[in-house]
Amino acid sequence: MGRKKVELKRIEKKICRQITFSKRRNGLIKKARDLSVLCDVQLALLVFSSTGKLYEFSTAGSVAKILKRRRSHFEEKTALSNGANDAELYHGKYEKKIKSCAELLQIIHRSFEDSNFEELTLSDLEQTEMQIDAALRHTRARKMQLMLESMNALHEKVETLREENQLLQTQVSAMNNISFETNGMVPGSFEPPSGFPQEQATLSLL
Amino acid sequence: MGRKKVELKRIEKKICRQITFSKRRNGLIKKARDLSVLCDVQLALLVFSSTGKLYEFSTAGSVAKILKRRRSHFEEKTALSNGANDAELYHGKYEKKIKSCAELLQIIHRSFEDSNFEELTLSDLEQTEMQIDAALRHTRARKMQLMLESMNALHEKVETLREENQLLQTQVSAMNNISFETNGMVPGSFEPPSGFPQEQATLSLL
DNA sequence: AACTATTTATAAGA
DNA sequence: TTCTTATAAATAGTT
Repeated sequence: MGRKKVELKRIEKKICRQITFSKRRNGLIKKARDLSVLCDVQLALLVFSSTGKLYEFSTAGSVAKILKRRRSHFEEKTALSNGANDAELYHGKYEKKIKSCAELLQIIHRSFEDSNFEELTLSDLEQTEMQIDAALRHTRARKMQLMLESMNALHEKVETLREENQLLQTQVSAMNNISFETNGMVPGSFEPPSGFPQEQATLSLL
Repeated sequence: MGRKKVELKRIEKKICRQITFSKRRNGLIKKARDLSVLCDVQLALLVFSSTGKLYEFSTAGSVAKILKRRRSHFEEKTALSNGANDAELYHGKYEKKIKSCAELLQIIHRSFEDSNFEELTLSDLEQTEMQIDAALRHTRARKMQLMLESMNALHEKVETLREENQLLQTQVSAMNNISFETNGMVPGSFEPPSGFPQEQATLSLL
């Protein structure tokens, strides 16, 4: 639509290209605005010029609003497609998926190996994040469980040893007493130092 | 550009509106593509129809790429204005800020109490997230430290008790032997021991 | 979806 | 940049 038909290829002359860009950019924005008004739609237009300058247009007050709506749009879609609500997501759905350590590491590995993060959608990444987060919680929970089990075992062992100890000490005391009664009187030599009960008390404080 | 000029206002008849939307949407996308080719620019177009359907177009392979470029574009701008780099943010800047538990809780509390999350900027929230994350790591690290200390203490106690036990057992054995030598023959029960010297030596090891 | 009278956008020139 | 204008392109109403 001009004095002559233009070929659909990059305009080589920089000046001409810039002039055309300016004109057509305005035209595009006008058409976008018309579409928005006539058809009652919301839209956003983002243009990066060849010099890196950003031109934005939106009929929703701000481009951010459209982008936010886009995000909710995809969230809604994924919510509908997998039928899971937040509660389900946090109550084991992902935990159940992760069966073994190997499986878990595979998931993580895949996430990074593909190195096509750029092409993943927001919701893909959201899901990956949740899976990794679930794995992290799972690992942490298992770690805690093992530590607590280990501590309980240690406490039990301490209790057992203490009881055994007490039994032995009672035995030793009893032996000394009998020895004393039998021999009537024994010079200091090696005597069941009466300090045994005391010692016993102190040891049990450990 | 049609049989008659149209008023720039919402088309009331639903059918007409939908037809016009379809035609003009395609027209807009064609113009966007032409602009992209002729002027060597990258662009994205997002349209939400009045029925909530999303139509996207991008000349960069995916809308995501344009959105990513947009993000870098703004990051570049803010990076130039605040002068802080990533390294600074991650190397203790936030950790240093958190001195006490009380301070930490205050930070968290403030974050939620204000309940004006809506009005906070992205970078405010980024900072809050980092602070909370740092606090979480700090708390977790301290928890681990305390648990490990507790386990070490338990291990030591077990060792001590074991040694003591062994000592007492030796003592009991010794007493039984002496009793045997002295009294000729005594039924197993508990006998006046004489392994005292031995016992004394062993006890001093504690 | 195709047609076509008309409007609209714009290329080239000033 | 802005205006002009010949011409290409888009599209409203119709079939």
